[in-house]
Amino acid sequence: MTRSEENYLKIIFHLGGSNSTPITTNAIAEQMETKPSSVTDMAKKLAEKGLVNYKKYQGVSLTDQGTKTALSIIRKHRLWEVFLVKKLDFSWDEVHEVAEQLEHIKSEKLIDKIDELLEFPKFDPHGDPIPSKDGKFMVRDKQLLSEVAIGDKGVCVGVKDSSAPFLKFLDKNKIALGHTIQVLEKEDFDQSLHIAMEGRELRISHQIASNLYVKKNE
Amino acid sequence: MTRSEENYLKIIFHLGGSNSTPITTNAIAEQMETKPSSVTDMAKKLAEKGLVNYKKYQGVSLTDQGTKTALSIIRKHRLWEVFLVKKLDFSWDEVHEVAEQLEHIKSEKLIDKIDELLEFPKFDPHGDPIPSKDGKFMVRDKQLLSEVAIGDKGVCVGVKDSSAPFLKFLDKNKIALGHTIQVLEKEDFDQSLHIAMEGRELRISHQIASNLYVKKNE
DNA sequence: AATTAAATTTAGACAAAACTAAAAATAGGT
DNA sequence: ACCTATTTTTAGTTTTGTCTAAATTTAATT
Ligand SMILES: [Mn+2]
Ligand SMILES: [Mn+2]
Ligand SMILES: [Mn+2]
Ligand SMILES: [Mn+2]
Repeated sequence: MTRSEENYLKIIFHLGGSNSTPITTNAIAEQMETKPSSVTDMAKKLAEKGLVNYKKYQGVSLTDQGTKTALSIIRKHRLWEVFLVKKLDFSWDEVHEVAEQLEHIKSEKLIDKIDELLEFPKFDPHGDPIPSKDGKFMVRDKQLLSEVAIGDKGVCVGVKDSSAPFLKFLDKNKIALGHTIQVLEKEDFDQSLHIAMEGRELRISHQIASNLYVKKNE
Repeated sequence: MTRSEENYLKIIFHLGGSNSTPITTNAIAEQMETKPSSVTDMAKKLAEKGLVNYKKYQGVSLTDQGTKTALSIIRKHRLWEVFLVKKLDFSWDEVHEVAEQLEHIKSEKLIDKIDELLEFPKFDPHGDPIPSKDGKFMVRDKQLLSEVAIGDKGVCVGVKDSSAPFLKFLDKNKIALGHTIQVLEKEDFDQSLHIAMEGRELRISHQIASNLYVKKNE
């Protein structure tokens, strides 16, 4: 498995290409920051290796083997992110870039030992689940803050957009995973929310609310 | 800097190509497990970038910039080796292969934090010195056990051959860095040594003795 | 000094992963 | 059903790092 092949599999998985849902050439090209013609070439190569299903003009989906491989890369990526935050004091907006490199290190023992050192975390710093060695992971029932009804409370458990600018914005406004949020009011005009959190009240835009996941309290 | 360029610089350094000592094409090819013609190609490219001095048929040596780069790769390699041993319980014969990959991860912050986590170690698990950020490192006055005079004592501080088979042999015979060794007798016939170490006596071949570094006691 | 052996470089080719430009297939709108 | 816009594929290049085979230079030996 080359680094490039691994990145393609990971991206196809993230675009939903597991469960034999076909993903378009253009969608993959956009995520890979490459050209559609390059995606076609790689689709053929991965199909040759039995990692994806590919029929001309019909898009690409992962085989079981391809899904398994994608999950093992994602497992490594997220474990390294946890490592960087918990053991090396990186902030959650700095880890993704480095994890993009570390995820390609080939050593089963290494990642198992990292997992052990971190005491087998189930979620990464952005709230995304960490697949186990055999490719299983928790699906947390969560919803976007923008879809929570007025008056309801929830715990912030993840971000949808994990870009550095968004994460830095959250830091600046002291919004962090684990905080409890109550929706006080929704502004009809611009969909902004008035929320209560950790003993203070603040107003956040729809754009922010639709990139924050909360787990509703029972 | 590509991974391949980094590996070439590291190998030229290890062959003594710092201090403007020219290293032959063949020697580099052998270490890189590649063909001499490939080395010539790379020599041109590295010369183009100002990392090596290269004149046709005259061998290759590192420039100051090339030496600096080589030392930063070696620094990363050795720090990762310490990390693997101290934090993840790898044995000293398992770390080299993984460090060969980790040494190419590009993040200044990452390696500085690893350095800090390890409390700024000065030597790697094989007794090799770890260069500082500015490329300085300790030169320990050590000598091969095979060159120690009869009756003299020394502390085992490093290995010359750090291949897995040799390291495993040392483990099996409970020879480890930090142990004090006294040479009791040298066998004229096969140059084997009779030594005392940690309260027991044993006989070791010349081949072993000439791959173990000791620091003589004053 | 001439010959031979060894080391090194050149020339041409290849695989991986990307690109551009052109051709082909699909999907939408009338 | 036809035309058009979009998507996708093909064909032909490029770059990086390698290779083989042939040519050249250097070193060693007579
Ligand atoms: Mn990647
Ligand atoms: Mn993440
Ligand atoms: Mn390397
Ligand atoms: Mn070492």
